[in-house]
This record gives sequence, structure tokens and C-alpha cells, in this order.
Amino acid sequence: MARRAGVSQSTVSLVLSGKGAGRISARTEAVVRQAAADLGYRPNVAARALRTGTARTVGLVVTDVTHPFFGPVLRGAQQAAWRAGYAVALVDVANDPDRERASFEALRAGPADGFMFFTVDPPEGSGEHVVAIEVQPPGMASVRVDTDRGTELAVRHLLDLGHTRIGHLGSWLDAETFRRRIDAMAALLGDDVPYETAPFDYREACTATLRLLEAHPTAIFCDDDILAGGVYLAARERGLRIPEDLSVVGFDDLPFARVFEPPLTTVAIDPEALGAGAFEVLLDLIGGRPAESRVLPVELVVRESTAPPR
Amino acid sequence: MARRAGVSQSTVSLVLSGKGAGRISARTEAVVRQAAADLGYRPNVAARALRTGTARTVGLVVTDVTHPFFGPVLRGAQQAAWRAGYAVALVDVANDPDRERASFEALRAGPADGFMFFTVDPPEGSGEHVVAIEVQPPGMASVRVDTDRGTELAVRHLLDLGHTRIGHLGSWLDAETFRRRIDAMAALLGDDVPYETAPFDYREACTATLRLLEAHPTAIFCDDDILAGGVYLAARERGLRIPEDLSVVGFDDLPFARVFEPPLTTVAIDPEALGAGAFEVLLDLIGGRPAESRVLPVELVVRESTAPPR
DNA sequence: TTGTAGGCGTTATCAC
DNA sequence: GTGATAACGCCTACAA
Repeated sequence: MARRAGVSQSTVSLVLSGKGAGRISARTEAVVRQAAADLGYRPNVAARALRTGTARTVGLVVTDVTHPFFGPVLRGAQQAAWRAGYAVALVDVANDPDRERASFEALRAGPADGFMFFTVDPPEGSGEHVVAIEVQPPGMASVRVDTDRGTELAVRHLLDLGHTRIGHLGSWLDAETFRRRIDAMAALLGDDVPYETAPFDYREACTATLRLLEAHPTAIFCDDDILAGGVYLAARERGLRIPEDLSVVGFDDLPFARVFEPPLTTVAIDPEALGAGAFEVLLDLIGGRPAESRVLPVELVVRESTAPPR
Repeated sequence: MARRAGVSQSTVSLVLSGKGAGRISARTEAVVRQAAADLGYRPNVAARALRTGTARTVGLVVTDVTHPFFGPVLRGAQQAAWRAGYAVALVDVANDPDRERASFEALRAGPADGFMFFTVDPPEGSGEHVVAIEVQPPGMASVRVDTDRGTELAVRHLLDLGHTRIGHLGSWLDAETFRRRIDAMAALLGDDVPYETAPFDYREACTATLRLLEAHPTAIFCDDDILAGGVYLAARERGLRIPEDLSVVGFDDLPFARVFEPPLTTVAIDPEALGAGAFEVLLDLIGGRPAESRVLPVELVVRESTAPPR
């Protein structure tokens, strides 16, 4: 302990927790800091957590770590947390409802001051400090992307190009962000939009597309760029050229979208802002400040996978 | 506290920590559990950590959460940890050396029982319980993929096809896994392999490829599938057909590799096994058992981006 | 088979 | 401006 290196005991606490402002002499403070540095002393987090009842850790629960969209979200959240002196504990629910409940149990027992749920519906009784990402349970703080606008931009783009038979390849996840896409399309195109769903897996998305193609759409709007990749696969299999025979629009603007052949037209969003925003809202909640839900802007990136129908 | 709901106090501890075996009567145990359930009582992790000196948390430090390879690694690690009752705290170093030091500091102060460093060189004095992933510092436990074999498989494949001018598009990260690829290539092809490096970014990989093409290779081996994507971009820009004019081999077999046009020949590895293996080794270390480093097998997946040179 | 008591390293309150 | 001292909630001897 630094106590014997210095002269005192609770003084150390005052100094190291930054609460010595105007209470500890500059000289004593220097001595303490020096001793701490020499001994490589660090306050014990567990003891602090026990005493203060705060863990300086937040939990992030995510449906699927494997999805490329998730990385930047985590980066945003983690960096914002880092700046605020918080650690991020991560739970991957792996699309498994059982694990979802179980992992939440674990987290609740854990030393987290709050939680962010990414594309996961927060369980009942998650406590006060919860923010939902890309999900918007009533009465709960949330951060999400302007899905409605994104869908509208994409569909209007297709409409402007002259398409009339537009299909929808959706995620099979029953999350709000995806339900919104359905509604937004219905608002523009009516209720009889050809619709198939698939998990975020190229091959499965490919077979779902094959089913969708039976309705002979001239364009397909996809809930996500991976699903769009499945459309590319299906088009290749059927000998359909993109965009001549089939226009494709994705969502997310994942990095590989520009590498696809042809480069994918897609709705771009800023995943880091999503993560960072979620943490900031959570921090407000933790600090007892009023937390405002946020809706992040989107942008349509027109590349070469869309063209007028033949 | 469940104490008053039941009858006792330390009895609760015995029951809930599973150490009541043959010491607590079945009836008492039932009473305690019932009371705990009713009150929604959970042992306080901070107190337990303080008392036992163990946090049941491990840290995972990663160069770049944004890389698609990372997701499955985390999933493997997280699930193995989950099964063992551990939480995973994550730090994204974001390719930033400053943050690397700083985040480590934070972790060390944090309540982690051990660390996994993924493509990050573990700092000095990280303690006893450290395992390196895809890095192999002398005298430290590590888990990595059989890079040598993967590189050899890829290069031999190209050689068998009849290629003689084989270029190497490498990662600009100075990590062991990438140095090994250089050495393995040199062993098969000599020291004058055309070589360029790039970060894991399609556009930058594209411009690096453009430089590499000045040596007029008929095939390019890439350290990673994202870099291979950059080669596709460059080929498109130069009007080179893959594989007729240029063969391309990647590494990792990321999901999108099969969606590229043409589908990418690449070295497949199992990222989940990497993460899970790392945690298992770490758990051995934490448990005071001898930890064996592991080398995971690889496999060459031949798709359509490789063909004999014209 | 169960209860009692002490201490893990902090922070916070209160004397000095 | 600084030093005692009491808790935070748990685990673990040890006593009953």
C-alpha cells in the first residue's frame, strides 16, 4: 500500500480520486502520486465498486457479433465509454433466445451500471439505466437510425428510375428496425409488395431471393447489404444481370458494398455514431440527467446496381 | 437481504455458491433458494470480487473491432467464457498505439482475472494470466492459426497452376502472423517477391495493388480477404480480368469471399475456434494449470479467382 | 447442520 | 489539511 510510502491513508484516497481539490496541500499530493507511481499502485476496483455501488462498467448486449455492422457500433460505444472512464462488457446473444434470457441474468448480477441493447429487446426489469439501439420499446431511451427515411429514399430512387414491381428481401429478425422498413414500403407501394425473409447469411439470402424472383420484380430492396449479397448470388445463378435485368438496393453501406460487382447502391448510416450516441444517452441516464432518444440521419449512396428497368 | 427471509446468513452463502454439498439440509437449501427467488436476490459481484480476489471477468484487447474477422473470434471467446461463468470486457485499440498503452492501463486497474490480446503485442508486465492470439511473444501462451501452412498451400496452388511471377499484398500491421507469411513465401519463391502493404481498407488496398501491378505479376497472394477485395477493385480499374489476367488468393475466408465476382480462392480458418481456444488456454492459466499453446489448422478453399496464367 | 465474527480495500464522515 | 473509523456485502474459519 501507498500508505506507508507516503504518510497517511485516506489522504491517498482523496488525492487519487481527484477529490483533494483545495483540501490537500500540493506537496502532499505530489508525494502521494510519486509513491503510487513507484509502487505501481492502483486503487482496487472491486473495493471501490463495493463501497460506491458503482462499477464504471456498462453492458452491451448484441444479437450477433458476427455481423459486420456490429464492429463499428462497438467501436463507437467503446470509445465514448473509454473517454468517460467506463469499460464495456460484451454479451453476444448469438441469435439464441435462450441465451438471451440467460445472458441478461448474468449481466444483471454483474457489476454493470447500465446496459445497451443492440437489436435486442431489453427484457423486463432491466432496471433504470437501459438504452435500446435500433429498437424502440415504449417508454425507454433509444438510439436508432432514421429507417423510415432510408427506406423512403431507396424506394423513391427505384420509383424515379421507373420501377413498378419492387420486391423486398427482409431480415427474418422480428425487430422494430425491420418492421419499420415494411411499413415505409407499404406507405409508398401499397400492401402487396413481394416479400421474403432470410437470416444474414449469403447463401440463405440467395435461396430467399430465388423465391422472391418468382414474382418477377425488376428491383429488390434489401434490409441489409448482406441480404443484397444474396441477391447478387441468386442473380448470378439465374443469369440475371445487375442492374440491366434487376436493380438492387441495400442498407447499411458496409465496406464491401463497393467491392461487389457492380458496386451496390445502398443506404449509408454511421454505425460509430450509433454506438457513441447510445453510450452518451446511457451516461445521462446513469448520471440522473434526462435522456433524450436520438434518431440518426441516413443517406442514399447511388452506385451501379440500380438502373431503369428494361 | 435474503437473510431475514430465511433464517440464517452464511448459510445463504453456502447454498448460493454451491458449497452446501452435504453440509446444508435439503430443506434449508430449498427455503433459501425460494427466498432468493422471491426477493430477486443476487450476490453482489463487487463484494465477492473483493473478498475472493477474483473477478470472473477476462479482458480481450483487440487491434480493430471493425475487421469482420473479429466478430467470430469474439463469439468463440465469449461463448467459452460464458460457459465457464466469465464475462468478457472488451477493449478496442483502434490501431492506435497510444490508446494501446492507455487502454491496457485501464484494464490492469480493472477487475480482470486475465487477458487475451488479439493481434496486439501484450505490453510488458501484463501479469501472469495472458494469452496472445495470432501473436507469439516468446515465453507466453498463445493461440494462432497455422499461417505457415496456409501460405504454403496458397503459394503451391499458384505454382501448380504454372504461375512464376507471384506478388504479395501484405498487411501493413507489423504483427507476427503477417511476418510469417513473408517468410513462408520467401522459402518457396526466394527473396525477390514483389511486395506492397496496405491497411485493411478496400480503397487503400486498391492503390497498393496498383503499385504492385507495376511488377506485372500474374498472381497475387493477399494476407487477407479485404486486401484481396482491393485487388479486385484495382483489376476492375485496370481492365484486368480475374482469373484470366490475374489470379488472386486471399486469407481468412470471410463470408463475403464467395460473393465476390468471381468467388475468391482463399485460405479458410476457423475464427470461433481461435477465440474459444484462447479462452480455454487462459482459463488453464488462471486455474494454475499448465497452459499449452495451440496452433489451429487451415484449409485452402479453391474457388474461381485462380487459373493458369495466359 | 447452522450461526458468529473478522476482514478483503475503498470511500465518507467526522474529529482534530 | 490530515488522520481515525465505520461501513459497503461477501466468504470462510471456527465455534456451537
